[in-house]
Amino acid sequence: MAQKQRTSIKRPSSKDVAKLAGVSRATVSAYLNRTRYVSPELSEKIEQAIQELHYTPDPVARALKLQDTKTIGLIIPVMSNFYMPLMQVVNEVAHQNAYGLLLCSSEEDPEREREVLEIFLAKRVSGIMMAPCSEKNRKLLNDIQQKGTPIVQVNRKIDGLEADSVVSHNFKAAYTATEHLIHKGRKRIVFLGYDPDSLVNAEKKTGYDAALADYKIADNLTILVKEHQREQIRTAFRTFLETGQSFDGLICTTQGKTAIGLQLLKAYALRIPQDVAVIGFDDTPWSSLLWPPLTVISENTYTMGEEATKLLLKRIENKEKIAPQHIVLEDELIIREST
Amino acid sequence: MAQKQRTSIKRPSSKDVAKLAGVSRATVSAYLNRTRYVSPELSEKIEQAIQELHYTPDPVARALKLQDTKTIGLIIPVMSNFYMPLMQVVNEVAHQNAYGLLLCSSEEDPEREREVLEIFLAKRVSGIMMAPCSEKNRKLLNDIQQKGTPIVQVNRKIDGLEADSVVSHNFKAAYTATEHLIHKGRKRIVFLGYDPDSLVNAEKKTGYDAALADYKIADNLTILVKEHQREQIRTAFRTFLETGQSFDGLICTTQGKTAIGLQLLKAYALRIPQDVAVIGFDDTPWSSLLWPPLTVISENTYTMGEEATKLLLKRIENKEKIAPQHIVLEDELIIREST
DNA sequence: ATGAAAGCGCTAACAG
DNA sequence: CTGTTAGCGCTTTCAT
Repeated sequence: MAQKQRTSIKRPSSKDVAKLAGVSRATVSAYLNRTRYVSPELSEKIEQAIQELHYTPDPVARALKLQDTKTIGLIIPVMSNFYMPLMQVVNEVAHQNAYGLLLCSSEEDPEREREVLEIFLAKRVSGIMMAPCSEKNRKLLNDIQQKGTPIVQVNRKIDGLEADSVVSHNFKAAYTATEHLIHKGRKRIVFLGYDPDSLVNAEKKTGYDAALADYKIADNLTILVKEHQREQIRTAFRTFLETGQSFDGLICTTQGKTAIGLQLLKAYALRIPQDVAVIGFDDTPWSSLLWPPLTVISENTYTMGEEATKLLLKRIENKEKIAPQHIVLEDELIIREST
Repeated sequence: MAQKQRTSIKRPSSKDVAKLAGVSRATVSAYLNRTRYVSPELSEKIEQAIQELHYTPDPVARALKLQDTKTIGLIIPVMSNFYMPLMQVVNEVAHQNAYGLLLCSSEEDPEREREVLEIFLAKRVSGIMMAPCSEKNRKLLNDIQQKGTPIVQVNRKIDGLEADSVVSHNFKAAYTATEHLIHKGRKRIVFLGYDPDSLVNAEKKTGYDAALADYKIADNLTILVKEHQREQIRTAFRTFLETGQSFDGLICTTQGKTAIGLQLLKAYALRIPQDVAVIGFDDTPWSSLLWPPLTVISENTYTMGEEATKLLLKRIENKEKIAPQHIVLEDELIIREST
């Protein structure tokens, strides 16, 4: 009764093929998976039967037997445009290699992340690609790998975790951004905004701090805010603006923050770059069309995803354990007129 | 050997639970699914056993038996930011209702769309949400529904197909856009760009044509181009610009085209809106930050996804067939300084 | 009210 | 070389 109501004839099984071809199901399986020799004559017959019945192996049954669904599970912390290029490649490469793509966001919540991991595991994904939202699931991730499901971290990584990772050099990127502003003569640079719980963001913050220190700038104007809460970012920055503290530089660490930052600057009639020079993270098609055209740190999310997917697929196919690889991509400073 | 290498003890099955609780697997199943009465005493014992073993039912096995994976399959024509809000809701609502999300893009290719549909079907998704890329798979889609897998179309719909749909009123939107430009005194309005194979795009084109006709404007400046080819759009528009045809209005039918259109206008030193008034589709956080701030038709993709997901879930749960629902959302004209 | 047993469609030992 | 059989973990008649 819970069985799905299917009006038509149900799909053929390997049994049907076997019967029609006059062989055993084992041989059909062998033929399909090239798992042992099958004589040309039988192969021929089987092939015909398959064609005739329009047979396709049932992936669910196969999954039950093999404990693997040929699916890669992708966990991103939040559904934002930033991850689109990533999803694009993962989807494409996965599809090309006959893998499916199971997607879920953790909403920056470690508890939910754990839940999703467990669901993915239960669903027998072949491997997991994820941008971890904290260090909290370190142990779980380790266990998962140990038990044989490869994990590759992308964009964010948990320090010391024995799992592949491909990330941007966030420290350097933020350092470069800050330095660039300093070179432009800015001394009161605000960092919008710092989320101590976020892995990438913390790195960026460190880069910012380091640059400030290296150039002997004492004023550390860090605006603290939970990264993923749109309205909270707005409020935090507005609050800062209301205090009337003077500043002449602004670093926005994500696309979302950049948009909000620019909107508020505009609302407060602050001129860019005369009053405040601004630099954002992530280059988008809009960056050069803004007024003024925005200086950015461009992260190559596409390449990130590409490397990560290749790595993951390699892990899935070659079960032998080799030391985790850690790829770090350099970001690019694109100077436009906002600084 | 193909079996996954799992160093640790394998996960407990309902059999283990049954044994530990001193009952039969049937009872365990009954307890879990509330599918028949189970005495409080046994329930108690079973619950304890479950806790003790950390048992979770195996979704794959369940899927094999039930022919359903509690997963919704999402097919989008292309991985673009436009679909992000959609994915956001689908993911969220699906997750809340304990459904997984399987994602794949059709790359605007009907053949690939067919392939993906077949894969999803084989994988026993509970339902399919899709933005069809052409009318080509009409028959297949019909069959799929007939056989019991609900489909809801989103953003794009195949005319006359017996499947739910929730889309924007593209005709009206384009009409409004064109009319707005006309009211601004523009007479030579270019439509960038027309892809006859694209379902939405064709509707937009019709709206544009209709407005032109209603206002007795003879010059139909339609730039033909395959919608999803980034470089082709650029080339097509550049070619148009090179011809030196005069024009004073520009309608860009997608985010991507808007970005490219603006970039080229800038490159050709055409002033907005003095030389040419431009209106784009889709409001983004950047729209108001561009120079000049961009007039747009804002489509509420989020709501679209929300309605679609609700509809799909309803179809999945209530197996009785009711007539397909067709929801059409009104778009909003947001006037800024580019027109 | 519960248990025993069959079966979803597949693969992989084990025989022959 | 190929067939027979068991079993992956679950649900569901059918019996009791």
